[in-house]
Amino acid sequence: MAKIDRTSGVPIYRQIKQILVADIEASDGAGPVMTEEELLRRFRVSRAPIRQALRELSDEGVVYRERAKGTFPVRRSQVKRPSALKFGGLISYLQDRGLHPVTEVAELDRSRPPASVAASLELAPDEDVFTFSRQIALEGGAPVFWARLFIRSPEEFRPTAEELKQSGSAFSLLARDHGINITRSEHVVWLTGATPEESRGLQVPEGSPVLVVETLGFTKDGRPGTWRRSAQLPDELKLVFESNDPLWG
Amino acid sequence: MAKIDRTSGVPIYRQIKQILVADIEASDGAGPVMTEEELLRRFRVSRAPIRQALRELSDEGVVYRERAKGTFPVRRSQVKRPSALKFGGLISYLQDRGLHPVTEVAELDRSRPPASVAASLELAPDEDVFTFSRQIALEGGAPVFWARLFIRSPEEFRPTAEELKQSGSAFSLLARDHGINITRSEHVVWLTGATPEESRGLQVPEGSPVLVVETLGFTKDGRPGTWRRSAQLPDELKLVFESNDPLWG
DNA sequence: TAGTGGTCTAGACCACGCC
DNA sequence: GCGTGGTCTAGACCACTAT
Repeated sequence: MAKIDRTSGVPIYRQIKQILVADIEASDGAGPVMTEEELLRRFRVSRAPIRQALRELSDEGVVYRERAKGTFPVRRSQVKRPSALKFGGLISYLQDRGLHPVTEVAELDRSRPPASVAASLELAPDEDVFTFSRQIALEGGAPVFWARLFIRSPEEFRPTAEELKQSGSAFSLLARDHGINITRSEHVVWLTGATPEESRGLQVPEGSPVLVVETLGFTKDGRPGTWRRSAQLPDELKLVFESNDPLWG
Repeated sequence: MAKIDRTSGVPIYRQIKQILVADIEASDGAGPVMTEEELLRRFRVSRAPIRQALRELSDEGVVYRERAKGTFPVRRSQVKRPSALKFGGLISYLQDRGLHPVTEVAELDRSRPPASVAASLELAPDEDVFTFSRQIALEGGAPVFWARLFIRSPEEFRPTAEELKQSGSAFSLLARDHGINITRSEHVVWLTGATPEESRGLQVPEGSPVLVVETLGFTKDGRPGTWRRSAQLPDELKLVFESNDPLWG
């Protein structure tokens, strides 16, 4: 597959992206310098799909482009970059380390959340939300992770504990049943003492040091859709994320 | 400024972006639906700059686009979204809260880092790096933040403590003097006990719970350029970041 | 001066969502 | 059907970098 198929229905720029990624992976190390001119001749297409392919590869961090110089592959380490830990990802993360995590969901309800949460979710005065808690524990051992979620959703959204456990995600149910997707989220991370609720969920004394992550999730139109607060024990789990900011220090 | 100036040298799509952002902010709330067709007529330009403007606004999360529907403004809360805390940002963050942080840099050196760091930075066997530590304390009070940095850099890069304090950032010096920029970074966050070094820097007992952030910074070509580990005390500081992943849980 | 990516024009056809 | 954004063509001129 180093040729463009114009009958496949797959956009040309996607085919080009795929070919270029394969090229870069094959070259392995001192990658090729590409120019638009060269790619125009090679694929015999106009400049638009070439530029769209290169722009997307640049956005994805596969290549970088410098005006008047060229387009160069970004050197990547061999190690897989883990993205931010998800609930689902959390379980496979633990499994990959030979552990046997067990997840439990409880306290399912539709109700009015605490005022601070209602404010964050910009709820109408009479609006209620779906809420539940999720605990992740090592098999036969102590819990390592506990979270409470509030999900703004239609009245009919009332999944069962079994559905939540099986799907691994309330949000995938929300997307499947109501076409509501969370596309962006804001996370605040800090170190503090476990609340009473968290101390019960994690089976540690109240005030024990826990890593707290508060996440507000937004739908594509920018409305807040979910609020989540998770707490985890020291050393058990690491949170990984990436940024494209210039670095300071 | 609601007209395109073709003589200004500012690209048309940038002028369009600016106008559209102003439109959205002015509309405040139930924002306008834009279509490419309408913008073509309004600005009397071809489709390329229109699409580039809308694509960038979409990437920036200002609008979202739906095929066959239109382009809609993303509703934003009034609250400022703090981006990931930077060292420089950390100081203004504390100042904004009426505190008076003092930053100290120490232990400046060019040397060979520990093996694990050398491996992360993919150093040559004989390569050394610039290293130093930075402490942030409240005025007359205890430190709240301590970090150690290792910066891959030319032999000549040997800033003084004063330069580091004044610029607020070793990376801005590296960019200014050697044109080396950190464009992407990977962060790992977890809760653990303070190392001996950190316990001295933070003036707490060894093993006290601290929030640790390990950051690896990369240059545009994908080579690791900096390694940083910071530790901070409970409740003092919060780390904020944003992601565009679909949310799980 | 030659070659690069950045920007723009003026068209065209298509897939998809809504009515 | 009709209007939307998605994709593509075939040109053009420019700013910037390296030589």
